[in-house]
Amino acid sequence: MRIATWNVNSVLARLPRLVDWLEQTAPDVVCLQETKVGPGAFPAEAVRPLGYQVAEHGEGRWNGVAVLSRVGLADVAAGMAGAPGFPDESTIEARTLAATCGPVRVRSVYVPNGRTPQDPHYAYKLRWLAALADAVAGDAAAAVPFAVLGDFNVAPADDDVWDPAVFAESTHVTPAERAALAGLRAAGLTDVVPTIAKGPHPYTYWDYRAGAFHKGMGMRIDLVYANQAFATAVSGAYVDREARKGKGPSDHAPVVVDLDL
DNA sequence: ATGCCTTTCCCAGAAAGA
Repeated sequence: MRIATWNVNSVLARLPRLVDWLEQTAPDVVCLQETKVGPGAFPAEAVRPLGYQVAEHGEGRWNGVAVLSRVGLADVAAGMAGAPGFPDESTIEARTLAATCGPVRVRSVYVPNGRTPQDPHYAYKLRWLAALADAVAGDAAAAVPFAVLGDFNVAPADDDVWDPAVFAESTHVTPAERAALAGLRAAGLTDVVPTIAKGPHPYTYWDYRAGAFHKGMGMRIDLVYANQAFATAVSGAYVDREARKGKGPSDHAPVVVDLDL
């Protein structure tokens, strides 16, 4: 069984590339982030001929997550219990969606960026991650293979950014953000670290600007956090950096995980 | 070479991304 996660930075802008990638990679389940389409606007008809059912949770201009599955789609839950709002508690963004796909349960997440450590958005990010740890505790401890996959907007260690000094005053590397990831691990989840075809670090994101991809200026922020049943079934995991090349890519590359269940 | 930012709102430029 093949499961992937990909921040596509607009599913409409990426649709031709997404369809090509699905045909070539043939994942059974795909968690998408930053779909940037409103409720009902996901182009499900474009992936249906490939055998995929779609569960979507979108809001329009920003955010948006989805799960594609060709092995069944059940128990879909948009959002999560205890999710904080931004900028106020009445505004809940479309950042997570869970679904059961055949033998596995997955949760697609698009964690808030945080902007800067001084910004209210950073406090929101930490509250969102704390709510995530609570929301996944049951699935993390369950016997059913389960993983949280997506854009966590946190680099777990200094090796996961191309130059730690550049990020010294930035989000994505602060002790509080990394402690939030430790909270997820404490709930029973394991970081499934992928391999990559080029370079020593399995980065998953490269800024569009300044030729970052070509200079190796990347970050590993798209993560797969798996419970014991999922983690022990992993037979391989890789970053598909080919998907970051060429004309009109997302700024994120997919992470692909193979399971032997 | 893999190549120097992109997407959305909507028609201009701001906001957001990380």
